[in-house]
Amino acid sequence: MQGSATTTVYIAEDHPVFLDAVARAVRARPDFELVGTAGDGGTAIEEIRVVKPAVALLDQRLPVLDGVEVVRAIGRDGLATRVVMLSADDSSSLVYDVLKLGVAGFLTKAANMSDICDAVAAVARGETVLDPEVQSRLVHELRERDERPVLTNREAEVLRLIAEGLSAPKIGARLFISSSTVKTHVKSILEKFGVNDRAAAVAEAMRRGLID
Amino acid sequence: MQGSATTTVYIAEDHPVFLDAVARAVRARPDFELVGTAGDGGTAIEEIRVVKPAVALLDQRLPVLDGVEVVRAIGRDGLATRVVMLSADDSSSLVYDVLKLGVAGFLTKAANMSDICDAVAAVARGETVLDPEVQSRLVHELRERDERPVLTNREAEVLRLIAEGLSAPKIGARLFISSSTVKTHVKSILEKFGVNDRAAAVAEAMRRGLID
DNA sequence: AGTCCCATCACCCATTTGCGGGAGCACGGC
DNA sequence: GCCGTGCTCCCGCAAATGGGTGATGGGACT
Repeated sequence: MQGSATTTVYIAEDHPVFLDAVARAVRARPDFELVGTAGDGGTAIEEIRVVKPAVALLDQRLPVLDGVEVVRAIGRDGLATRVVMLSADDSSSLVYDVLKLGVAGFLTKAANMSDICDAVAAVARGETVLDPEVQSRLVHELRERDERPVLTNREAEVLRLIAEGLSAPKIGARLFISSSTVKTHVKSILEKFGVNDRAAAVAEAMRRGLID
Repeated sequence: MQGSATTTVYIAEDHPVFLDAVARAVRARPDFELVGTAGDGGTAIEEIRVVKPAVALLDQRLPVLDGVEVVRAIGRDGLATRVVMLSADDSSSLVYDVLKLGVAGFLTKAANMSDICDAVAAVARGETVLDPEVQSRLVHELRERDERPVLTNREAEVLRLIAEGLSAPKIGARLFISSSTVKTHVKSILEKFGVNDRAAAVAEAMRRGLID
């Protein structure tokens, strides 16, 4: 840990212009110390391991190693570095997954400089910062997650039969529906679980306790 | 059923000398009645079907019909005859299979006459007798059966990747082997688990705690 | 020296999967 | 009344699966 006066900051960002701007802003703050920058995730995690910054400002999408992967690596290594993630596109349902990994801040690139700096400072103090837009997206996701029983009754039935090793036609025969319909249900299941395979779906289902 | 006083015994043994010696010992016991002998399995099962002895003393290896086959035939016919099997060679993992068929006694030919007669008497009383050597071999077999990690290292690796939703080609790429080989491993896994489907294999693996 | 198991690879072939669509019907809430 | 959601069904197509058979080399155990 550094003294309470200065917060060491590391930045990983593949857009040179953006990187430069942020770096400049960080350097301008008397209470921050920029200890390194990188244009890709691979370099980032290597250097972070060495310099152990208090806060890492990571772009979500990075060459070589994804921002998410960098966060994962930081967690694996047990580093004390806290992460603020920058997301360009308000992409998908990644927020939830990233927060599970322990990210302390999540901003979109719609944020301006002072927002970013404030976030870094807040995170350094131990707070968690979520971009308002991100936050609303999160509550939306969370509500979806446990409000809806994830799978419909029919899907759950199909899933159970899949785990028993039945093919689509067999499942159809068992449930008195056509195999086309079974395939539709399977499609929904795969989509909802974010997998692309019956086997992976079964694994996920058992982890979630939906089977067994 | 005969009276409780005498136990009817049938002997099938292809070594004339051994047969003669055992027959003599059985005849010498007042509580036994020798109701027939045979030098091959075919004759043995035919006669056993007719005379219905209380106990059949069978050599494991017999001409025409194997001792094991004779036991199987006795079981198929629903005869009450209880079997004591004599094994010359401490052969393979036959003990387990034979016991599954309902053999009541299993001795090696290292047993002496009184051992054999005691075994016959015990079996007639409804007990089960295992030669100490046979018994140790059995526990060895049993231990092997569930101590052996069911799956080989390679198979376990493949299985884990299957649970992650990877296809055979992808798994091959990950493990630096051809997809043909992956398919072979998958085939082994399905066979060992008694399923016919990757999805079912994953379910089974998670139930057994091999994954997760 | 012979046998068994493991890992590797190949080829064929019918069936199944996964993915891309599109489409109708019923129910319930805003 | 409209919209979302669940359940049902269809077509087509490239890719993967599962089953069968067969072969080779390296270790281990006997």
